[in-house]
Amino acid sequence: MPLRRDAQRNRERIVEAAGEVFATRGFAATLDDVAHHAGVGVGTVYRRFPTKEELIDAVFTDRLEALVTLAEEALTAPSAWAGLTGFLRTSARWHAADRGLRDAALSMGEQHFKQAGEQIVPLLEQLMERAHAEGTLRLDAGFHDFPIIMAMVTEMAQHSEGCRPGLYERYLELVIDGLRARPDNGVLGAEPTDTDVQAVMRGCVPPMRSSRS
Amino acid sequence: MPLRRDAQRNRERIVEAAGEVFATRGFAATLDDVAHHAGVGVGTVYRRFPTKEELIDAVFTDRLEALVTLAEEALTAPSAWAGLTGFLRTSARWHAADRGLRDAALSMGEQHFKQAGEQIVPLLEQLMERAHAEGTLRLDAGFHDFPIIMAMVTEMAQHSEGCRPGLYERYLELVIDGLRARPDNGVLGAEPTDTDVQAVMRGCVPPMRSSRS
DNA sequence: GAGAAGTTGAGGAGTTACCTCCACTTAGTT
DNA sequence: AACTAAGTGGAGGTAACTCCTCAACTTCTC
Repeated sequence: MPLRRDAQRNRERIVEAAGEVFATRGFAATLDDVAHHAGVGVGTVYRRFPTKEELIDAVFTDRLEALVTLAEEALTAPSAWAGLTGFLRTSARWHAADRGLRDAALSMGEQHFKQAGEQIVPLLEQLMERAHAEGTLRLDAGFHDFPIIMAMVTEMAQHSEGCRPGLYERYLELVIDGLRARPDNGVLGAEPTDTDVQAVMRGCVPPMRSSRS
Repeated sequence: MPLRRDAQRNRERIVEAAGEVFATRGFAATLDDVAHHAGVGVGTVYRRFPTKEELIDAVFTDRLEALVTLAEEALTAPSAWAGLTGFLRTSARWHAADRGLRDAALSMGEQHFKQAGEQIVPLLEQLMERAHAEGTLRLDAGFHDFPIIMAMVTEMAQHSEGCRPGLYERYLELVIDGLRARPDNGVLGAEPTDTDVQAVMRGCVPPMRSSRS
């Protein structure tokens, strides 16, 4: 049976409010926060979204797909380097403006966002591989560095957007210049493994207090 | 009146335990934690160190001075670049191994650690200036970027040391390569101001729950 | 207008941290 | 050995958060 009309309207309000609240507080925001911001009672939120995960899914599934689309578009850029750095810049901008999106992206290894994760991985691999072939990306930087670099730069962004929006770009550019292949670069140590990356990503997202059992 | 002998011994135990507990949990560690780890009652800790700040001072004043000494030594390196990067590498290593030291360093703008802060600032300014003069450090990277880069890299270290010690070095090297002066580097935006840096640093340290009034 | 569907928000329950207090123990003195 | 001032321990009070429920109430829909 479909939702009653007023209930449907409330549901939409909740999702919209959740987007805004998560954007500023990330996954650490509480459902009570969302309810207040949406102008509904907490009970309503819990009735519609029994767990925070379900609400997060409703809010971020689309936004993660946009990230996948962005990666697809990056593959059509005039050069692999332009595609790679463009993707870094745009996704960093999105993450800086929406902490919830950042948390969602860092959760792409987890169950609920597995789909987007599995879609984006081969795209990024291609992006890096082409840049290697092109000779613009240093050979000792690999696909696995991607999420960690993003996590690092956008973490900084979380702390600086409040006082000086866009400051993070400075450090992103620094890292991008460090990624360029050059004869006299230092040598990077061992690349992180898949497991390492997962662990680091997980560590960057606020721990979800599990539902009451 | 001097402390009774047993009290003195306990005090030392507490400071030592605090060093270990802060090293793993940072300033977020509680005095209860420290007491347990030291094998004394919480009351003893509160009697000797009424506020967490006092305990932190007792533990980290020396270690921050070591950081100042490190900066002094960096000025005697064979080249400004070697001094600068050496200081970055060593202090990052220290911060990665001791989260409390990281928190202390990021608090150097605050009241209690002002002294170390005021000592280290001119040293770092010199270090950067010489590297600029030497032509090795890109001119659009300045002294104010230093704490932010450190915060960024060591934040990452906090999340990776547990699963893959030393992984952070990879990203530090990336940033260092990005700092090198090169004709074809991108252009960095406006340098952060003193206030920005202070705000970012403050944001990177766990909020101290204020003492009961 | 009947009844199903939906809403509300105060408040119980759990968690974590801070810090005090006082009965008890111990070091040092006479 | 007895005394006393100094020191200790840790249970438990206070407070701040968050999670989530439920019973009285409101609103839709037919």
